[in-house]
Amino acid sequence: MLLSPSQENYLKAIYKLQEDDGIATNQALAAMVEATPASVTNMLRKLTDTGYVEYEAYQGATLTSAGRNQAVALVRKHRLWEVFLVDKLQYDWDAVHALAEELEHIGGDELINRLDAFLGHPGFDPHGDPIPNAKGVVRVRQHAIAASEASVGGTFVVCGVKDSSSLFLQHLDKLNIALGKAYTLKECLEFDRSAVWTEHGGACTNVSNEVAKNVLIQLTDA
Amino acid sequence: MLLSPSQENYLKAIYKLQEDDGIATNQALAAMVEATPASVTNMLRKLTDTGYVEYEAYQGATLTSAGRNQAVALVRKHRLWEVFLVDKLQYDWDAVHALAEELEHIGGDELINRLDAFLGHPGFDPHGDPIPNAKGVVRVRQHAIAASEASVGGTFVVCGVKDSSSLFLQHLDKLNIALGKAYTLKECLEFDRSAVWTEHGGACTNVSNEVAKNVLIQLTDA
DNA sequence: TCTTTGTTTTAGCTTAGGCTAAAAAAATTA
DNA sequence: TAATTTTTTTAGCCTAAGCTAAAACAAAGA
Repeated sequence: MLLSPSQENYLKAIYKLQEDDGIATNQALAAMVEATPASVTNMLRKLTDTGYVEYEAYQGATLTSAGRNQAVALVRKHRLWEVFLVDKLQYDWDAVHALAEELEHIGGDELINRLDAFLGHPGFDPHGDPIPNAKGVVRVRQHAIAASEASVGGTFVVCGVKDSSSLFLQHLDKLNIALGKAYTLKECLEFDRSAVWTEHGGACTNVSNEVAKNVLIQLTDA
Repeated sequence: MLLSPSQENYLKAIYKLQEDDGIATNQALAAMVEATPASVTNMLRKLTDTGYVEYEAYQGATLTSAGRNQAVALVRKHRLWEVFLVDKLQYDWDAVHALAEELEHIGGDELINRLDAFLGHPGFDPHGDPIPNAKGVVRVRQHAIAASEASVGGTFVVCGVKDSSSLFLQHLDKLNIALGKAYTLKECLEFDRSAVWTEHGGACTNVSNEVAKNVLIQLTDA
């Protein structure tokens, strides 16, 4: 069964909501695909008929295994195109989401597998999110925690973000925080829970709790 | 004014028909966009309202200068993506048209100019067709004639094709004819007007008139 | 000039994917 | 438990882009 771009977006949205919240409610879906709840009900019926979604009125939607496969394939396409845009076309990491959102609906497996090979089979996208392989296997990011969970004196490497909105990413740019950089958590200020990070071999940065909560890190021993 | 993929396809079709035949009739357009003449009439009205097309009932369609700009931009996008697919993703030249047809509707000038730079500002696509530059200027292919026009004893380089259907391109592959190769026209056989080409430093190939008419060449002096 | 043929347009219908407003169901609070 | 609020569904409508069949127009031949 061939899916329209719109249908693909619904599958992706259900997939994300299932991963994050366990359940995909009508309302959350509506927000995610930017449509009204009424339109969502409509589309869920269609996707149920085509066998990608299981859905009972008022009970929320679940992906079938076929639906999940489609969704993972879309995530793979999205993230590979993001790598292409950043690595090859030199886009900034905060400017690629919308374009990847368009590109992910193009072509089939052949195209995306060739792109994957061309990019050297990258494991992560520019925001640190893992790229599912051709078989749909998603590696789980090992030992990643929010930077707000680190303890004073600890050292870590930034490996991802929870919020990949343009606004947040540009803010990280201003703070000079980027994926792969190593820091020591110097101190944590009682008053507003903001923290002071020292970049190894570099300067200090003041990081608000709001920011730290949205930065993913891996603790290191040195 | 933002155009839908469908509208863009109409503009491209009108552009091609104007270039080739001087006039874009309803019927020819219908064949090119794979729709009925009735649907074409419909769409031409809309494109007239948006200012990209000039159209009077029964008189055929013409692009306005805005329409021509759009069409040339689309040709540029299409051909650059073809270069990407062949040069970077190693697709065969007969397999890229359909994908480029999808990719050409993605993104805007920013994306395509970055792609252009990444590819090293190529002048021609994998079929030898010239790529319009960012300002919409299309270089005309210099001194290109159909191979069927060459005279016995003459030498030439293959620089393009008139027919870029998969069928024809695969046939050229079988004959081992490719862009950039140099030949001498050894003889022309009276009976069926087929020709014998000798590749410089290579083998002889028998080329039917039908093929020769669809291969573009540049005459050389050596 | 009249008639025939072919092309283009009109009229009315279809499907996908939206929308709003009202009704129905579920969840929450008193 | 009853009442209220929130969420979901139903019903009916809209737009883009297509379609068919019939009517109108243009071109060509007798």
